[in-house]
Amino acid sequence: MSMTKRYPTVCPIVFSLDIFGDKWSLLILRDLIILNKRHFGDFLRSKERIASNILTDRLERFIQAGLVTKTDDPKNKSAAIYSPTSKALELIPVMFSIMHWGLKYNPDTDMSIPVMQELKADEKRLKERLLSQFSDAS
Amino acid sequence: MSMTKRYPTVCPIVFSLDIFGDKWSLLILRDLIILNKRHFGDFLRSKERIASNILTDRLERFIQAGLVTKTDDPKNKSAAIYSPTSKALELIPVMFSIMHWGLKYNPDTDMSIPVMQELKADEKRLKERLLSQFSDAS
DNA sequence: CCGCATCCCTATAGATACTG
DNA sequence: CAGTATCTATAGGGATGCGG
Repeated sequence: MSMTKRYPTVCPIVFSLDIFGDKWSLLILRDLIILNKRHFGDFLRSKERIASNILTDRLERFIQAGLVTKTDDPKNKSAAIYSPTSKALELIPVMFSIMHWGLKYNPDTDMSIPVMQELKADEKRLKERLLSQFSDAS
Repeated sequence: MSMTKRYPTVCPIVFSLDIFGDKWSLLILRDLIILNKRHFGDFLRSKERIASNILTDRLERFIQAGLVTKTDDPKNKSAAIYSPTSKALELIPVMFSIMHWGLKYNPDTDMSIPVMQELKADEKRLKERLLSQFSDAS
């Protein structure tokens, strides 16, 4: 999508899509929140093979939008840690609803992925598990 | 976004975003499902001012993906009616979750819009009302 | 006039190669 | 590891066309 914003808008859908309504944003949020990735290289190596300049752009946009914080990795001098904020975690229902729809209509969905099993079995429990990963974060 | 598909994918999010993960698709679905629009010109005249070539493209993609059907308007010889299928209606939870998030963070949301009131007051009732609009459709 | 599609052109999303 | 630089494909804005 063109990443140009349509602000200000009275429509909450337009507002939301201007932040994450493109081909890559929700996949980065998936990696951040569901797959618990934290480093630039982790996102780069996702199956979908996001380009590094796009990744840089989206992470910066997320920081500006208050969805992500960037901190130094204490374990690695030259490494940054990208973490989701509560504003990003509140997109879990969006991701879950999209996953439910995709699960239903994508014949290639890999149901052997543990998260898929959890989503079908007990969505609320999965949500709690995901959120608990961040309760100890700053 | 680039509208090139990443099929086949084992991820339900990737699958879904390849269908509606761009700047315009969910807005057209909003118009179809929530605002009950049916004609090409109605979509064109939405506040967001979608270009006619983009609209043509997305409607065709939706038809191919089984989200929309195109029929003749009995009341107007040279007019088509675009209607959502059940596969599209099952995206109501996706739209609602996005609206909830947008409502929370968009200071410019127009809460005087009746649908916004309904969403906050009783989401299930709103969903039932929307679905009832289509129960008499083919 | 209206409804829907197509054309043209430019801005930019994004793939690939390269760098501190 | 975490970006930049370069280049190309294309998304999409605006005008045009065409039948009713």
